[in-house]
Amino acid sequence: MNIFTAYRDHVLDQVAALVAAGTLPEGLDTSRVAVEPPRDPSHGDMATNAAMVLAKPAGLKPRDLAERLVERLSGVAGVTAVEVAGPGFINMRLDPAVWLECLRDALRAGERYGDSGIGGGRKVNVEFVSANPTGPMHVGHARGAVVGDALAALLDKAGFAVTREYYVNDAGAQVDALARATHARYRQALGRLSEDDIAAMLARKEIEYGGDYLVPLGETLATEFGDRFADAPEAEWLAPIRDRAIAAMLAMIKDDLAALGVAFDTFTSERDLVGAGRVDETLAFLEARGLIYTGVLEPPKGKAPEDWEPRPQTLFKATEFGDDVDRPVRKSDGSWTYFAGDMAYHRDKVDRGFEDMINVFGADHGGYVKRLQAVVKAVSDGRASLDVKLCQLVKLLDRGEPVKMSKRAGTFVTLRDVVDRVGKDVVRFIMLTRKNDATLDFDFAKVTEQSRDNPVWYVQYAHARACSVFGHAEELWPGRDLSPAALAEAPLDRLDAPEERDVIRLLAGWPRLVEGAAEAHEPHRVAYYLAEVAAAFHGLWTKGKDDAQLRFLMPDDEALSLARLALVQGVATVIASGLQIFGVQPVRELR
RNA sequence: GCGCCCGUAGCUCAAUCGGAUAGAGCAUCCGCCUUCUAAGCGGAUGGUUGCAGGUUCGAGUCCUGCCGGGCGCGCCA
Repeated sequence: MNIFTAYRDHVLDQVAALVAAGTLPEGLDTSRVAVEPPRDPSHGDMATNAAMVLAKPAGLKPRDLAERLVERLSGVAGVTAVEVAGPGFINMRLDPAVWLECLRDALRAGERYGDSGIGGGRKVNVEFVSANPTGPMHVGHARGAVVGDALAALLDKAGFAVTREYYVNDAGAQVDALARATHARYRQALGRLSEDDIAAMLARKEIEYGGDYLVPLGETLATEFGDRFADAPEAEWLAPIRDRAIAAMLAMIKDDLAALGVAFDTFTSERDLVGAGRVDETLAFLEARGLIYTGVLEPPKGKAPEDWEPRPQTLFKATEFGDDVDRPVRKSDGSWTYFAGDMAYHRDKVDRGFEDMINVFGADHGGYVKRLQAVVKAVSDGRASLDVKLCQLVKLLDRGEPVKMSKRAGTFVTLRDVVDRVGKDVVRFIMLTRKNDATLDFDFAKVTEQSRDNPVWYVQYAHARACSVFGHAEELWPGRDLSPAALAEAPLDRLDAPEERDVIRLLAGWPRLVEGAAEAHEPHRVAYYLAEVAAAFHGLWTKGKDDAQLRFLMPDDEALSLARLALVQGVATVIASGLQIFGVQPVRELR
């Protein structure tokens, strides 16, 4: 339960009472009323802006309205003090028991602590990765994979019905190019081509993909087909080789994703959509609404192609929905553009019942956002909406020096390389330590170092320390039930040190943080919050070194120790709950 | 030329639908280990939030115009 939402309800109850009493007019918009922790803890436990946002429409001065609210709020259960501050803030102090109850909630809920119902079971489609099935995943894909997966987990925790989806671009020129490169490797496996021949073909741009990851596939195909396609015309081998190459690449990608701990609910094939006539259907749907027409586009400014020729083409009226220009749906050879496939794809999502969609893309797709949002509006008659999270570049570093990427065709730093080197948990956490639209430095030396400025380690250290306290407690009181459920019954009111109260309030903020991060589609907030929890816990730990009375385990006072263990367990629980969103395993000890 | 993103302390970054005195870490300086992991903790120093206007009770956040950086701009995906 979000304790701040509970008190917001209390505030709104009192606002309603003022309306009933005639102090406030009917029909006030209370959506901007917020109850939140004050930035400065000395102001109290909770603050509300209610008086300031309601004063104007009510024709009152903020402070006057605040005074009226304060009178009423002082009677609310759990509120021990209320006062007006600054321009009209209302600061509330709560009975410590309110916060202690939050800790009890956390202990009883375990990793489910922070689960929320704000999603109301609403279906959300999170599309991410969607890398072309033409080769292994590289580090650039890793960020999108982790951001998408964590965002999905976050939304799931917030009560949305989430589908993780991968769009497979298995139609179009890219996969034909893949088939040609695969055919060359197949001929190589049959001894018809040498490595030098392949290099020469690459240089002449006869083939596009030179990576040696196609070598084993070539060998497999040589076994399957013998020399049947070795000298056959392309028309004969293109389709069968393409099919096998796509399947093989997709299997490789799924493997790479599994190494990162990412799995999808749905893979949607572009080829299947086209084959099922979904593009034609979608075009007909839009045509019926007057959104498809034949027209001539202006040449793009600043980058006029040499061979630009104005010509009439089939266009989608994207400008009707806020895009800059209308977008072509057919290439000059009459085939669909990639965009046409995407129109059908997003219509398909709408047909499957999704009105909330999120796409996680690389920053190089920035120019694509508006037209996709236009399409989503158009194919859903305005019901559905699309949020696009653009992930900026990951800069790979080692001790501050850029990691050199080989220019040789087909070689790059793969996702697998990075996971093998630092482990999936480190990759996942670090990828979530920046908001998606900021570039991210990934320094191999830094992310594996054990120090304060490595957030993964710092958070894990806090969890391990918490576990360590329990190890000692079991030695002190063998056989004692130290389960979270048992600790929830401990005399928590013994937790009266200000430092302890601060940590409890922080933990009580976890449900609120989950909801805020989910609504904003910002999983990185969890990383900062966890670092804050870890810092608070490390601080508490050190307090126990300075002042023996503040140690978690007091051998002479079992009841107090149990109460403090409850707090320690609360910290561990919240960290575990947060790491679960990230798909990171909390560690019980560090070596 | 146009569109999108970014610009916060020396460095890397936070800042809760617009909230109160803009916060952390690193670096620099000063403290804290017979005691639950000092791989840690506490304190100090450090700011015209790129610039100039505007909106309002209140702006890092919203609007306009500049400056600087990144990405993108028909028949690629």
